[in-house]
Amino acid sequence: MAQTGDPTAPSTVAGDVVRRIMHLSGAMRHFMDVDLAALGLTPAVARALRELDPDQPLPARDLAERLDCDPSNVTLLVDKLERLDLVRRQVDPADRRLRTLVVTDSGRRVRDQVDRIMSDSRLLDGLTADELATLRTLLWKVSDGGCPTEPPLT
Amino acid sequence: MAQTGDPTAPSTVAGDVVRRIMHLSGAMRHFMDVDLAALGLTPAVARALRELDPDQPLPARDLAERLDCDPSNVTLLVDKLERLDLVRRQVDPADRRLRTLVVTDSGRRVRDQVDRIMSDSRLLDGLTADELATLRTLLWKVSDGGCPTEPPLT
DNA sequence: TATTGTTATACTCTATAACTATA
DNA sequence: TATAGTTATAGAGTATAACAATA
Repeated sequence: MAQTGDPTAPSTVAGDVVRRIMHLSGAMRHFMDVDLAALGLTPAVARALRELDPDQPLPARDLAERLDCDPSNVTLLVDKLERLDLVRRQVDPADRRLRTLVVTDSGRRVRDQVDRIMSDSRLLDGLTADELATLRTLLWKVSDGGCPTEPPLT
Repeated sequence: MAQTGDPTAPSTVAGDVVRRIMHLSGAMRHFMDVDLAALGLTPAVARALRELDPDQPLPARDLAERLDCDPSNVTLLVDKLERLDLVRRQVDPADRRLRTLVVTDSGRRVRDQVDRIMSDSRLLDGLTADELATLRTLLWKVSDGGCPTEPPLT
């Protein structure tokens, strides 16, 4: 249920890879959280802003889906984004139940910064361009399609 | 500060790798959390149990260091582990300020399960043995030494 | 006086359930 | 009656500050 291969073996290659990925992602998250905090954003608020499309206002419900969380959670996150003047709620005239989320001008600027912070690759600086490309290809093979970026070019 | 290369570029190979690693680790964590919950453990409590050495009781302070968190947090986590009968607090006779954390017999068994769950590699099943080995080598190059397992063999 | 651990408290993140407004 | 969003509430996770016991 939890491991490929002999369950009495203390370590497998796959298990080691899993542990390293979890470790590496934790270290990446640490750097991200520090930089986001310097921007005055908590991690959850930053992620919410990042999932919004500045060029196509989104109903709150769709944001909940993108964040894979409960709509009541989105209410609180958008409360904070609105207090920071990064997002405005706007009633949809076509269906007055819907509240579309509009990214403000300052929201656009902050969102760009969030995007850069959440792609921070300083921990990969030790890899050559070739190694980076190989890593990307391997990760692409593992990806379940939920990752929105394009397939590897090299 | 946040990205290698041209900051106006919408995407870099390194940035893409970072995003995929964060995405993959999130999916892995999701599976782990489900399996840990089936064991009756929250993620933080499971991580605390995992950091304990069943063969060498550890002062609470050292566990805080391993978890990179405040000692007050360890108090609460160990409260829960003790209530589950997985860990016992024991006063160190040599220095009565120290509370060493002893893993119980049932704690040992649960800890083994936690270890397996937190090495769950089902998401890597699509990779060949060669690809897995390559991935491991690349992750080893990136690791900062904080990961306790041995270097790649292949 | 310094250190270990605990308590009290607070903030973030998230979910469930009950509610309101709209369809 | 069904859906979108909000409110109230609760629990997990974590931190800071004040405190007790021990060194």
